Amino acid sequence: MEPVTKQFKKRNAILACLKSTDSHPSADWIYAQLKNEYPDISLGTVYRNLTLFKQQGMIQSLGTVGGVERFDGNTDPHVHFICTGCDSVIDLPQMEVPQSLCSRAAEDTGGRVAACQLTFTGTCQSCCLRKTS
Amino acid sequence: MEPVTKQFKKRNAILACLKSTDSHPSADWIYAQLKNEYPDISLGTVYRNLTLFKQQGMIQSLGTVGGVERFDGNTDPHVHFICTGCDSVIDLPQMEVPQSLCSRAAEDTGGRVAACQLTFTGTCQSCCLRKTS
DNA sequence: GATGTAAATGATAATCATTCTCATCAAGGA
DNA sequence: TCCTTGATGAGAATGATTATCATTTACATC
Repeated sequence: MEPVTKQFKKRNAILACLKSTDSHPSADWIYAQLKNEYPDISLGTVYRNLTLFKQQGMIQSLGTVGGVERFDGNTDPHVHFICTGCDSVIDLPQMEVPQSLCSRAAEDTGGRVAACQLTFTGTCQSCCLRKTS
Repeated sequence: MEPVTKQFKKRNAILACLKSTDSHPSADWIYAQLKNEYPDISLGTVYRNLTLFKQQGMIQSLGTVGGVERFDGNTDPHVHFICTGCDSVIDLPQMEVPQSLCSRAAEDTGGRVAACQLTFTGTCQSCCLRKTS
C-alpha cells in the first residue's frame, strides 16, 4: 500500500485528508489532522498545496466562514448550508442550480461564467435545539 | 436639507455612501470616499458601523473577494456575478433563486434558513476583451 | 448656561489568517 | 558524483479586521 515514490507524500496526504471528509475544513483543521501522521508537517505546506489544488480544479473553496477559508474536496456541483451559530457547513447534495439560470448569467453579463455557488445560511438543527433547551 | 440632529452624522454618511453605489465596495473604499467630506473619519468607525448595519439587517455582506469583505446596500434578494480577473461585482437583478429551493433547504437540513446567496464567478466582459486584445 | 450620562468616535495597538522568504532536503538525470 | 529542480519547514512579514481606551459629542436635567 506504500506509494512507489515518497515524493508528494505530504501533498497526497493533504488531498486525501480533504477528500475523505465532508466537514468542509479549514487549512488549520487539515494541518491538525495530518500532524499525527506527519509530526513535522508545516502549516505553510498545507496552504501551499491547497492553493495548488484549487488552481488545478481538484478542490474548491467555499470562501470564508467566520473569517477563515473553507475547502471542499467534492467538486461536483452541489449546494451548501452554512450555520451562523456554529460555522458548520452541510452539503445539500440533491439540490442543483437550474441550468437556465447559469446561461442567463452569461447572457446578462456578456462575460464568461466559470462556476456558480448557491449557499443557504441560517441555524442548523442542533443549534436550533440548543437555543430552545 | 440638513438633518435635524447632527448625531450619527458619520454613521449616516457611511450608510448613505454604501446605499448610493452599486459597486459592492469594501470598508476601505467607503473610508476613502468619506475622507473627502469628513477628513477626520477613522477606518475603525467604518468597520464598526458596517458591522452594526449588518447585524440590523440594513445591509448585507457578500463575503470576501480577493481577501477583503465586500458589502451591498441593496438587501433585496438578487444574484451576483464576481469577476475573478478584476474582482468587480455585478448585480443580476432580474434573476431570483426559485422559492422551491429555499423550502427544500429548510426541509433537508431540519434547521432554519435565514438567507440564500447565489453567486456566479467568471470573467466579466471587459476582462474578456482585455485578454483577447 | 452648567453638568451628568451614555453613546460615538479617532488613534492606535493587537489579533490572526494567510503569504512570503530562504535555507535545507530529496529525487532524478547527466 | 555532481547538478538541477521542486518540495518542504521554520519563521518572518503582510494585511485585513477587531479591540482598547481616552476623548468628544449630543441630549436631558437641573
